[in-house]
Amino acid sequence: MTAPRFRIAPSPTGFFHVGGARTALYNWALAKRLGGTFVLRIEDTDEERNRPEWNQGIIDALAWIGISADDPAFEGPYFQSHYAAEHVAAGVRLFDAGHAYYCDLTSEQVQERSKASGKPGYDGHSRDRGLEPGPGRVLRFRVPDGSTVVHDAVRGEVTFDNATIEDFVLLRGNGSPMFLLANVVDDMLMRISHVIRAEEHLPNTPKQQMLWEALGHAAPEWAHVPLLVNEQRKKISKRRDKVALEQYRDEGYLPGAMVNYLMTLGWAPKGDTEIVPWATIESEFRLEDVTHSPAFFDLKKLAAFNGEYIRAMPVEEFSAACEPWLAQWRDAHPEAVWNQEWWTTMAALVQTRVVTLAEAPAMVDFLFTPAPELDPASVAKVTSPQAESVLRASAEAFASCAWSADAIKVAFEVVAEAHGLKPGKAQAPVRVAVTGRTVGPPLLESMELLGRDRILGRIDALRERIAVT
RNA sequence: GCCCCCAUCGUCUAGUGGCCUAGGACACCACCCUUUCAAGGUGGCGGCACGGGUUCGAAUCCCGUUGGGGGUGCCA
Repeated sequence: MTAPRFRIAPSPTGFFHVGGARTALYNWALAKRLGGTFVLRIEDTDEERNRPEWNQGIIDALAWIGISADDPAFEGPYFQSHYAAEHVAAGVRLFDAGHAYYCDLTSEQVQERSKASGKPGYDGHSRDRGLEPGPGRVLRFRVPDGSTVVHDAVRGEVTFDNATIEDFVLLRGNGSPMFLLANVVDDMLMRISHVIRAEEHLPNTPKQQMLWEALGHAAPEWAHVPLLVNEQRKKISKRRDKVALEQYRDEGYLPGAMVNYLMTLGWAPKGDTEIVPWATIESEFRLEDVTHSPAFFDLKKLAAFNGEYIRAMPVEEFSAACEPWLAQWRDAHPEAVWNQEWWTTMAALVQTRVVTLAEAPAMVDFLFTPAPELDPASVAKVTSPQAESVLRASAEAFASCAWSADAIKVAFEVVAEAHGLKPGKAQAPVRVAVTGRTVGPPLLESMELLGRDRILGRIDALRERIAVT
């Protein structure tokens, strides 16, 4: 048996769809494990959506999820537009062999005839009219009688009655090839042995299989994997859903988490945990084990996976991984004074509290800005005589205590006891004064870093704010 | 309308005729831990769409119903 050849055939749209990413991953896992080839073919023949600059975006998106163009198993990219002559030639061959015929009806006329007869689709009007090629004439495939059985690796046998399939168009009136033809001819040219794609293509499959056979080849192995859907159970689309892989990347999702999560949609690794390394996925993934029903693309679960992956990182790695987002924050806050050591100290505390890397700056911003941005709701929570009293007592205690997290803790305990509060409660007003919010990373460590003077200044500032309110 | 696919906790799934009193994960709830919030630990809630068969025995096989979804272009 020759090595299998897989492929993905995205069109350049300016972003890479997460559903396409999952399909790519399925193909990639199999190509790698079976010693096969993963072919990238960019279907750039739709003139309305075709920008050369989008091509690099596809390569980059694939690289991000671990499908590297430098890997020996990777082949391409090929561009569908480069094979237009072959597509047309195949159409002509089909015509010469009697598998296709020309028709001079416009699409409007086809519609009218359909409406008049009450039957959907094209009625085969020109099947036996013996028309020669000419301007405005489309080439249609002569769908044979009988039925077409598609052998699908995930769904088993699917039978289509050919009577329900109209004589579809191969070449447009202007002579250009249609998707169905181009797609099949390309797959033949590239010797694709396995076509793994989304379920939406299943209805196309009998047509493509007939094309393969009419062109004198055995059809490839088909596999139609379930769709990714939103909470309304509709397939996720650019219009209503967040589908761009690049967007998740920019929001600080880790590629490992995204890949792992995507692979659990429609499939599951053996055992009781879904969090598994790619090596496990690569060795265990089987098309036969893919689920048949659509899967909800759940952002909550993706976030949970991402949190797991973030926490699994060595802290140095986490710290470094945050850098792009920290740099972005610095650019947006020229007034801030960055202190790399402080960040390094805080990184471990931040790591267990973020779900995406993009959330990191907001966890530590108060350390670097001259004054914390006071969150109104948080300020409201600590606007009370008791809070004011706690702030005053704290300021007094901090003015004289030793300056370390431990000493600050003791000082807090004294203040808390004097007010009949639990230490955590007593911290709240000070936390708002120091960080601007009621929640955040552990306070004592932050206070130690900021130093006595800044802390006292911030407490004063909040006291004034509360008094004015 | 026609064609096709699908149906296990709210969600993602395990399960391929007896091991199922249906397992895990996310979410949710409670408790523990605790300097807020997290993280972590423990426990809980919660499901085989429905109706017929087949079988000694069905979540697993068959048929139907219902309910979802996809496809029906001179788009890809």
